[in-house]
Amino acid sequence: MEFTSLVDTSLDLSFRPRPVLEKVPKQEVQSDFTGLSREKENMGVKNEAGDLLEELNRVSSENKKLTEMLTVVCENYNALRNQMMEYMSTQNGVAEDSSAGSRKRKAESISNPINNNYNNNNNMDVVHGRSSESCSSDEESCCKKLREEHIKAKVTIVSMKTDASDTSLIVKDGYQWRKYGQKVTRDNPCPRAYFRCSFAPGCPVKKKVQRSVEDQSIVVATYEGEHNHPQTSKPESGASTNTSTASRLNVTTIAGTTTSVPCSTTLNSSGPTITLDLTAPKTVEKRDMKMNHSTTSPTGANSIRTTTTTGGEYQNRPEFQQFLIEQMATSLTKDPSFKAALAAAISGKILQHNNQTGRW
DNA sequence: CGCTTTTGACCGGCGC
DNA sequence: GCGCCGGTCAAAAGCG
Repeated sequence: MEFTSLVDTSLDLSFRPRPVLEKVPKQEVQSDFTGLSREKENMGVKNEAGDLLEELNRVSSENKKLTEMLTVVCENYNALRNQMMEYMSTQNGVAEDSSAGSRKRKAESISNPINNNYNNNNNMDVVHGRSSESCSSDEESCCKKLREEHIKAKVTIVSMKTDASDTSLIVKDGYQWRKYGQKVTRDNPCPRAYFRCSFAPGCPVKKKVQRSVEDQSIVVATYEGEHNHPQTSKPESGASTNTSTASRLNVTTIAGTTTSVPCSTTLNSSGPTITLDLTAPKTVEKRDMKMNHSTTSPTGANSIRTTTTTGGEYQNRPEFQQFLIEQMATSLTKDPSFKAALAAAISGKILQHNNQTGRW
């Protein structure tokens, strides 16, 4: 979700009540309408309600406009991002191949057709896995740097709440993964599982899954890289049969009731981090996204399933952008400071309106 | 039989 | 240089 770095989610939106606010005594702003209502005791209740409604409508329409603007900004960013990715892939395609890991073993030269071709074409030393003649040390480090930056920019971290009793590290995200390792790390007694995308042979995406050290019912999955293939339509073993859309937010229904548990999706792109609070069920249930209300994970453990990738395809989907916008709106409206600012803005506008009309 | 998972060994990076 | 640690390999076992 790199585009969030370009989206200013601060409250300094185009709605600018500041000149008005400066005229408003501070205690009125902080009083959250109570002081305001006291001042208006002598006013007719109908006028007050009508004005408030009018103002509310105006703010709503403004909010709608801002939402549309945000959508446009997101779309523009995604278009630019895709262009940049295309450009980078054409520029670094050879470099990426030639800088494949230094620990290439027998299996990789067999299983990875890309590297295999490269080996054939360039007489690469299979034991060392590196074409020492084809790239000078400067170029090599440069290639490596570019590759690392490229990968680094596509790191996605997803955390989700699961049943604490569920010891598996299975994260259902619609892709096909092959586990290739498990390790107990120093800072976390829970083992970390390493997965590789097994849908396409050359897909470079890797996934690390580990339970949170603070709350072991939370599973943290770290995705690295970008899928070079569409999401697999093949259902995962025992999983739901319609798992194929990457942009889906799955809410698993267990025993006929939609469960909603605290769950945050933290998408990190080595820069700004946005945390999507998926706690509020209505923000999920009423969404016009492909959802799966009738499926239960094989273990029955994952009460909410969050699917995300760093692929441009996913980010480009309008439903995802709509989802993101709504999540932003939800997060904003949940924020007390945002509420205070909104209240101040509305009261300021009311004051301004009343000053202009001379009514109070 | 083929695919996936498990698991001990191995490798490279990094800090000291 | 050495040891620690995270990441990966690959043989063996498991599974459908």
